[in-house]
Amino acid sequence: MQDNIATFKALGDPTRQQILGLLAREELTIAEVASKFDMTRAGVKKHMILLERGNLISVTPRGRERLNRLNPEGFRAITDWLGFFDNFWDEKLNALANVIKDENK
Amino acid sequence: MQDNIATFKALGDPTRQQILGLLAREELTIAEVASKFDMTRAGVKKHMILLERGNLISVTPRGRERLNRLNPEGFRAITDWLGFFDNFWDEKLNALANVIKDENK
DNA sequence: CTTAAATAAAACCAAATGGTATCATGAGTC
DNA sequence: GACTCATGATACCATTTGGTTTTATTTAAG
Repeated sequence: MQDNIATFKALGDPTRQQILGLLAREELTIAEVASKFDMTRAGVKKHMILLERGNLISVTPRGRERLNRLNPEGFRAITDWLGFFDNFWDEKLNALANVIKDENK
Repeated sequence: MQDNIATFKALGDPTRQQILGLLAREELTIAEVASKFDMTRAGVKKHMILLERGNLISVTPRGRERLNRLNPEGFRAITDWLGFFDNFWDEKLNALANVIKDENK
């Protein structure tokens, strides 16, 4: 799906970044996540949907509850995207180095 | 400022990602950027403001026009943020490796 | 100095977002 | 079967966003 737009969009919100921080320590149900915020379960749920849409979390049912955990896919999508620009900075630095070399020769 | 929220928010839009792609090849004025899109200059300008707010571009005046170029700061902000989770994946993989080792001993 | 070009700034509009409260559903427990 | 409990789904509200058009403001060129 390579929809890194949805991934970046999901990361552009402080609440969702905090949720990811929580899930980095342990898998949690929606109710457990909601208990850490001053927000309704329904409100948290909507954030979870956006995180899921960005492939930043995945959900697996366990009985009547659902466990949310981090999903590497979304993280990899933005790492990949960044790679393109890392390339760019390298070229810029090389170009700069060449200019300096030319000036000194 | 470390407002990576503004940076992620700026990246969560396809038009703005395309603008960054253009600026990776050459510095451009707003009018030049706008000429590549089916959009008003004013519309492009608003995107540029969001990109600037996320430290993804920087603007320097040259006569009556303004040159827009990529700014490494925003890119570094999200690379840094990703670092935390890279750490997380490493730990997960180590934990998994240990489980496998225990099962085989 | 007048005029044109590039940008900035403001008012406005439709659509998406972050949140709420309310109702429906599905799994465990008695 | 009846009853909770965790979740899902929906309708609704205020604010932000992506875009337009229109109106300044600054700089270059005659």
